[in-house]
Amino acid sequence: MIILFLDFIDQVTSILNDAVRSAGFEAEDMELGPSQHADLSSRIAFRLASVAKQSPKDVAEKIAGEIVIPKGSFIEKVEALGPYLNIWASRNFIEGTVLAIREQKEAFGGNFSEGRILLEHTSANPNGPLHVGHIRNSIIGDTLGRILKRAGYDVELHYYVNDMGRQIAIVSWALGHFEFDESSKPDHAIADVYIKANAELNAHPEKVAEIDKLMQLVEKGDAATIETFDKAVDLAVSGIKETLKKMNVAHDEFPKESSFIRSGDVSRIVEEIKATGRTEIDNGALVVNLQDYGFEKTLVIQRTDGTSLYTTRDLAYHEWKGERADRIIDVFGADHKLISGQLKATLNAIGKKEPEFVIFEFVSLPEGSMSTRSGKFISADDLLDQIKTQAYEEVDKRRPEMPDDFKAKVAEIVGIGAVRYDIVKVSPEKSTVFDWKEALDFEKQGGPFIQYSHARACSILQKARDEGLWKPEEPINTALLVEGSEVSLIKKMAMFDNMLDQCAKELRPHTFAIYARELADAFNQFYRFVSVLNAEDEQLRSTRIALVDCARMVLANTLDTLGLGAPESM
RNA sequence: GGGUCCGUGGCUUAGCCUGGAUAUAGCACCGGGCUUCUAACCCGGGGGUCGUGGGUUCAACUCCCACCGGUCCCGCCA
Repeated sequence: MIILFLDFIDQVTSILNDAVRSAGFEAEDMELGPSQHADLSSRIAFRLASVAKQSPKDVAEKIAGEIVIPKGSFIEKVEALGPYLNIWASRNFIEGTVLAIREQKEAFGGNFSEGRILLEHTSANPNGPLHVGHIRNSIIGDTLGRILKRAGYDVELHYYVNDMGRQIAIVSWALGHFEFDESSKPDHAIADVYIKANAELNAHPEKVAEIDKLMQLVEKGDAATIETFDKAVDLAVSGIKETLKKMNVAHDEFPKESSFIRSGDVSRIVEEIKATGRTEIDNGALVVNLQDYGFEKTLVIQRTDGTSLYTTRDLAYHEWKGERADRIIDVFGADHKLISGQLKATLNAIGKKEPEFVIFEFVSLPEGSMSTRSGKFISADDLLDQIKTQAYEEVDKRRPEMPDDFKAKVAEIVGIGAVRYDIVKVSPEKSTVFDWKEALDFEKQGGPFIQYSHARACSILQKARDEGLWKPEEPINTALLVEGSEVSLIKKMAMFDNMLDQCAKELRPHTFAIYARELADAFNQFYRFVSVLNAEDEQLRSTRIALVDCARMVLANTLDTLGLGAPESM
């Protein structure tokens, strides 16, 4: 298997290591990093300088003087510039990248990791439709899943369904008290009665007892109550699934909270926690002491009436997940920060596998935070509808001559792409405020920008095919690819594996979004500066066509990794 | 009150974990480019006390402390 950039880094590390030793120094880490001045740069001279009592500049020069580059290396040269050691890739690397892409096609740059990962994301309560805050979870989670899969992991995606919490009891109660609008999308109709029920409970607090009663019945396994809960949950989940599908988000499983009660896992895990001697009864409730983990307050795992809480069921769920996977990853909103820490600590206390968390900050509205209960939210369906309408106008403006079904299809792909890209490109620790104007703006360099460069590549290839200029069986001469924009494009493509690796390790999908934009940028510059079909001679033309085909594949892989469609024309 | 995350040109934003070379892009603004592979594009320009004040360091957007502003959380909700 050829893994280009990771190989390049390995070679640089090894060559640098030898040179450092030959120069009489000692170091573990070569302190490599990206640079605007070279393909890779090392800051190791700074570190060695203080130990060796020499100036960083002298150290860098001494190391550079000891560099030995073997024949056929991916490295062209290593140069000391002041205290820095700058490294450039060789023609061998550049041409090897093109050949590797041609050979491996869609598999290029992936499949270098292994292991089983269980990734949970979205898991919104089935008390209404997904709103623009929930889909930040979905998009981060789905993109992460795609990154991990492509990196080679065996990934199972879960949507954990809360089918027995207080909210669901309210929904179930609401279905018996308010009319359910059969004509609406079911998740929206559920939200409708849920909002009404909450208003009703606020106005008549004495009715809250009816909700408590329902929760106790469900926990005890009362068949009739369970059936009404299930009905409510299934309605909401069916609507949510439809929305997720529109966004190219798919889960493998939808495990339900109640299954962990019924299997007895919840009561068993409560006993396990009790056995640690950390529990006590506080005002009738069973609490766990996690002070030694840095949590001042205790964690309630059983109510006074003996029923379990979300956390209790989540403990059982995570225990189960830990038995099925090497790594457990959960994508949670910032409101779960404390509880997830407590969950992890408790699992540690009973010797279970601990999850890793990807936490993202909240999306709010200009007027304040969103709330399903009070009906203050913008649904994902609304956003997707509007973006599609807007995208249609944009296509119509640019390709007025095309048939309607073309415009509609492109509008769909571009609209979803714009939404997904906009959300995933922002680092998760940034809280955001939803803004319609911003969301519907197609002028900025977002998802459609990347899709456009893919369409441009396809367009060249289509024309080459139509005019009989593309002969895939003909040998190409990669030595001819020497234009600056060609080399930049190839180097960007070579980075694919490195980006995937880095994002998979750090669980930060937004950096992949940045890479995608840079790759599209590199292609657009190539497109502008280098003539493909009108190249000076036939061999150069065939070689450039091959390069465009490589770019097309890497762009398509990149778009797919982000969950964006790759239109051949737009 | 305790904790948490954020604060980078008019707006949005990368870099911060793992300190080092002129702080990354986009939008908006100004100027240029379609008889040649889709101008949802490309090229150039102006615009930044990296919230404030200390500290550590040869070196701080990056690490530490304090403060200011905003987010989220703080036992029987999820």
